[in-house]
Amino acid sequence: MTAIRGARARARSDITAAIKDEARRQLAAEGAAKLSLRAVARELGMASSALYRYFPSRDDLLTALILDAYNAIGEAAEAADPTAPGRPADAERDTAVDDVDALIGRWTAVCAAVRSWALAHPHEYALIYGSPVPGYHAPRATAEPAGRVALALIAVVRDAYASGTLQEPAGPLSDAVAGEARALAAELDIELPAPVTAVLVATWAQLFGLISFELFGQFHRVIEDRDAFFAHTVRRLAAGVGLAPP
Amino acid sequence: MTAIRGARARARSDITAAIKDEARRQLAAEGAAKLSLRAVARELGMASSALYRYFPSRDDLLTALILDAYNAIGEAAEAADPTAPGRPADAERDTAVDDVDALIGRWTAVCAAVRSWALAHPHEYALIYGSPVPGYHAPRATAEPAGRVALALIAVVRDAYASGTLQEPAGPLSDAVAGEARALAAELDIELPAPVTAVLVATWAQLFGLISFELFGQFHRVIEDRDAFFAHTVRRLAAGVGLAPP
DNA sequence: GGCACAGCAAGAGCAGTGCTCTCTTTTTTG
DNA sequence: CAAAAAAGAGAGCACTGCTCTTGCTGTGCC
Repeated sequence: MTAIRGARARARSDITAAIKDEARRQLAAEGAAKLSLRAVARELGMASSALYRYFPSRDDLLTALILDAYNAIGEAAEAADPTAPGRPADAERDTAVDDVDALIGRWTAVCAAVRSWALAHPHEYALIYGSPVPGYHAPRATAEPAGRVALALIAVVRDAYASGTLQEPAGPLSDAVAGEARALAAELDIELPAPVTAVLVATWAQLFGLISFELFGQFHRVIEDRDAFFAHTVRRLAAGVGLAPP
Repeated sequence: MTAIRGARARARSDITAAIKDEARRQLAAEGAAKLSLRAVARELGMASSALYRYFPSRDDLLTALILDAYNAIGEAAEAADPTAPGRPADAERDTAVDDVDALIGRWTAVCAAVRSWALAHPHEYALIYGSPVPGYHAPRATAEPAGRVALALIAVVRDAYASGTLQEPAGPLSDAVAGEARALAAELDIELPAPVTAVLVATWAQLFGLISFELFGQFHRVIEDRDAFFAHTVRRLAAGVGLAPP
């Protein structure tokens, strides 16, 4: 796989990476709409036509950047919670991290990490959580990386539920929503009561609503101390999903 | 003002409106990135250079469309709640609409109207609540139209508070957030306790997070019955701001 | 009423874009 | 070593936003 498959293959992946790096640089500087294949090629000292050997179209380049962005923000979320899925559950876990404070700590850590990544990479964030690029439909391959942040949030709630510290949300739940929640839980292979799943999905969307509003300027002249406001709201969201008493 | 200020002025506003209409049509068909001044001019049967007499640049056309979109979605929100600000408070209001059910009804009506408008005008929605167009900074004039939806939501909560049916949210509130909330309430000239204001701002952002996720495809293969899910979540949001017991 | 002038339309043109085609060079493979 | 595959380079097409110059026309002033 990663063996030296000849200088050509090595050069190809190197150049592919260089193109993406330069594209990301332009993205950060000017935004997705101003990303120009010709400018990337110019900066890399190659003919613009040569670039089409690596990415058949501008949209394909954008797709690659979108995938990378999903993975980057997902990785940031996972790194913020050492007990996230994919890590082996070690023996000390049950005794050490399952009390309410620790669970809330994990929750806020994941949320804060997502926001930090977004603030550090606003244009890449806009690429994946802003308006979809016109005429572009996300290929199937983006589905899994796109779910990583959600899974990191789910992991915290799942652990809380497993340890019995989760306060199930009250309130009515229509049959339609309950069905949706059950189907989703089955597909993701998680064991959570339907009301919790429903609230979790809503909270997931709301978290990004918060971040998007901050990043896209809707909080301009409305909220100044965004750090404090975000921390406060994330804590309320945690209470909403049942990680703490309201 | 609206008098016949000569055929010239009349023609000017007519043509300006025609340009915006055609631009909106292209926006709906292809999205903001593919909006082309030349194509608009072509469709209107005029030279592309002539269009610059009406809008000095493509960004200026977009700004006009953004303003219109803010006003349209704001109007939709206000129309959904006959007691929204700007309408004279009539005598029957206090006796008729201040019980819990009526308040929740007003709340869900406003939220549903906003979502409906968004679903009906996805590209215009993306223009105002999606990624900001690169290199474009919203002029001061957008601030007021942008706030109309928020004001419609505030009106419901304000009335609930005034009639004493509002359940103030519990939970700690940091000094920073309390200060922000008080400053905002003062600027908007509304009388609400700081915790309520803070929750209201967060809920406002969360509502658009929900709509954006639905519209931008994040709920693809996650939530199918979006109507039911939205209704359920909006009800929870209402409870969150204190319009109903949780 | 005639007239200067501001507002308007049109065309040519510039610099830039995504993308395709052909032609040459380089590297891998049989 | 020769054939084949891959990669680079350049020209070219159709398109974009935008500017400049050249005429035309409706409007208010004398």
